[in-house]
Amino acid sequence: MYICAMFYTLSEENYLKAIYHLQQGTPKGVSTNEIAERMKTKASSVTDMIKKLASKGMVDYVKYQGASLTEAGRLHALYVIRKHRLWEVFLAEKLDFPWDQVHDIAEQLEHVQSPELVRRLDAFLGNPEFDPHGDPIPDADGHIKRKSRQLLGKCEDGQTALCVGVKESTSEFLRFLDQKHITIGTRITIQGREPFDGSMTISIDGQTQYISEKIANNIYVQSE
Amino acid sequence: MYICAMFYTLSEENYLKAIYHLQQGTPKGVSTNEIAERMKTKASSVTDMIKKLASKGMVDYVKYQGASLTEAGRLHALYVIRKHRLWEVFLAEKLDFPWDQVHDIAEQLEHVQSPELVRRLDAFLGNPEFDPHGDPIPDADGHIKRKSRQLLGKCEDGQTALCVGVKESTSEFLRFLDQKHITIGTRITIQGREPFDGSMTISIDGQTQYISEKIANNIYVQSE
DNA sequence: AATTATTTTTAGGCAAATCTAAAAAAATAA
DNA sequence: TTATTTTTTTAGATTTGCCTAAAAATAATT
Repeated sequence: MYICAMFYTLSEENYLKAIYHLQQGTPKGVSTNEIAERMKTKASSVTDMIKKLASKGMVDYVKYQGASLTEAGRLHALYVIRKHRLWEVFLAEKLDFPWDQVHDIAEQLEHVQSPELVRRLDAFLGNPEFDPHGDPIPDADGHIKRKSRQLLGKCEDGQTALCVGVKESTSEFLRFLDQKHITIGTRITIQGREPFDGSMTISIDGQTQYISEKIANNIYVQSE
Repeated sequence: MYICAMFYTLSEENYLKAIYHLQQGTPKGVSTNEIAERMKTKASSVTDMIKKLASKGMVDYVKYQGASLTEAGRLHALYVIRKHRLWEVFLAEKLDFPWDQVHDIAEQLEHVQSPELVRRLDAFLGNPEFDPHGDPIPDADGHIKRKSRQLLGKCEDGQTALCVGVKESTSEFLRFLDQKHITIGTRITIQGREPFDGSMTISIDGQTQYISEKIANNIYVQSE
């Protein structure tokens, strides 16, 4: 449960989110520079903010050793991510926004403060489990349901798999996928692979397509 | 049309809105103190902000003579009000929020920057003309459709009228109205009035109720 | 191990939006 | 008209989040 009665600024919330995402997959603390790069700010600003968050008990911080979220910080980050992804679903499903446009607007909406709004929005959307990019939506208690999925690039030749998400979700990449008619739910069959550059030949609805290794390594699929 | 490509801070937008509302009904400029009271801030802060808005061409300002919106300022104020009221409709009609809770949340949502979002939200809601308190929603060009309406307190005895809005829209007042089963669309018949304190006897669905003059002067009706 | 390079932190400043206290202008009253 | 009160503005300070430049700590090389 997100029990924090505390008040968070927009900036604090964005830092918590950034640290959360950077921390995924590493048990260690996140470095100042990593955060600075993700937040498009300077390392000195990051040091300032980390100290502030540490004093509020949101991160553990030891000088020169980076920061890592405390349980309170992790829960609040998940809460912001929950709001972000719920708004993305709203924008895509109710307002028919294309999936490459929902992120930036959700980036603003996620900071609206009203627990009741989140509850009602969640119910209005039918308690969705995934956002328009296939990322899981943390539930009201901060639990994430992780789908077992793998990168298209890691699949075997001849395999048929269902697109369930994207790794990279920049507007450019998503619009490229639109062009190739690849989206969440698309059934993809791997026909073969070029050993030289790792590019793949795939087929979608019987149509043959060629995609680079980089593309394949940014598409999550579930084998059928 | 809201053509402003300029960037407005949250604070600037709130000042524009405040000046817009205070300017209603008076052709003159709005005084520094009036703004300070409405914004719950100090007069010196208002002076600073007015100067800033004047330098951006949003208000006309002459020292010691208050401020008034320029056409650009008026249009932007109307745009913020449009967003506010559209979000209120969303909260009330789609998320089933009670009408006394929509204002505070809309106060946050109104600052989200995305013209496309406003367009789509408007369409999603079916291009509503009034918000949950009966206030008109400016259209995409900043035009307001004003309903002819009058205060319940100004009606004649024996008249039957339809509640179409509220003047005051604080949570307290709205919850009081809920208790009396008065809401937008309620048919009210004025049975009589107490000369001593101006309180009224009214009937709703055959049920007799007593309301004070102050209450009656905060309910807008349309005679049938 | 000593030197070089990189990362992180400190120190000092800036802009936005606010505040208090004092000065100036305008409005009101005697 | 002069004195008093109120309103408005200025001046100077504060907080948040950011910046640059320099110092300190850590990591990488030779």
